[in-house]
Amino acid sequence: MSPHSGLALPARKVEYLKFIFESGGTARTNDIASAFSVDPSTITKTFAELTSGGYLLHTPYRGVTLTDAGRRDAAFFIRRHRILSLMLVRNGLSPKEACNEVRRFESMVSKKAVDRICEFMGHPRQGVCGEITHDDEESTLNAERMALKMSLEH
Amino acid sequence: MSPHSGLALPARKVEYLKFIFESGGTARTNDIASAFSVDPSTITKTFAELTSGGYLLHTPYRGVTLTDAGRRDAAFFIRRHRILSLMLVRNGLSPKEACNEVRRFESMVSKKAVDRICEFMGHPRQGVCGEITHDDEESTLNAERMALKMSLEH
DNA sequence: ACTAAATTTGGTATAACGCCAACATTTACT
DNA sequence: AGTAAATGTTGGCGTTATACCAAATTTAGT
Repeated sequence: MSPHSGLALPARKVEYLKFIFESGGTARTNDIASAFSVDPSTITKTFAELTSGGYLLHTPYRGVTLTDAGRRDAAFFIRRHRILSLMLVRNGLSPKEACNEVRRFESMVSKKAVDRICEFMGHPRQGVCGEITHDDEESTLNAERMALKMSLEH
Repeated sequence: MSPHSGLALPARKVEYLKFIFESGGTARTNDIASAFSVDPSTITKTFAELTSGGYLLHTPYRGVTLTDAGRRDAAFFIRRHRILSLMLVRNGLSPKEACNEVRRFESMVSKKAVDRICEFMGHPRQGVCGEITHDDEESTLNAERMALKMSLEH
């Protein structure tokens, strides 16, 4: 499994990273534990693993922040989710069905496949559960999210 | 997870059942062990699990046979594989890529989704890695396969 | 009957999850 | 500041899904 195949992380870690990304790049243990209804201790342990994998920085008792690599990968995970959901919608599923279906298997779909599907669909911008971001835009959009979160936390 | 969601079995067991189905409904430990390059003891254990799950009948030291339920499910697994592969081919992937991609995630795709996609694609007959069988035909075709295998083993 | 091949058993291992109880830290309130 | 509540962490344990190895068993061929 090459490091950029898109298959480096198991399903649950992908979900957590997407969530952190969408929360502006930072999160605390309880944010995730309650969002996913799992025990906080599970999240602490997952933070440790994602930190040693280079996806997160963990400051004990304070929370995590995505690293650059983590942000890049999370952006891909979100894009992958949206491309695949859109593909299913274009193949007969309702948006909600598509989203749920994709959540179960997305972690097993390679970047190469996603890129091909994306190209084939004409690099759509509007997905079924949010905008689809294409490479260059990711950093920009995320920077905005970060700035917003910073200002909210002052 | 309802019993007919199509998600009752983990990936590897799905692969094994598909293989047994395509071998005519019966197989011996070594057939599977060598086809998948795993230790025979792993297969023996999996046979036990699939037997207690009602998918197989296992006669120790002699091999397994699909039960009716096992045959029905295996037929669905194969149909699912082909429908999904075809969808990916129709969305930009090569047949080989599609097959390999689908093998990784097919076990997570529900029957309901497959049925919708199948309908949306117009109940295609020709898949990218074999014919796509639709409900009524399954028993017929499989009966033929069984008969063939019987005659070969005389 | 004897041996070789196939199969099974029993033990062990890994990854990916998750829970609980006990302990530690931080925060918020009086 | 002092303490209680909220939050987070540790250590232990459990499950499912896979797989391997070595030893024992069964079957098959001569």
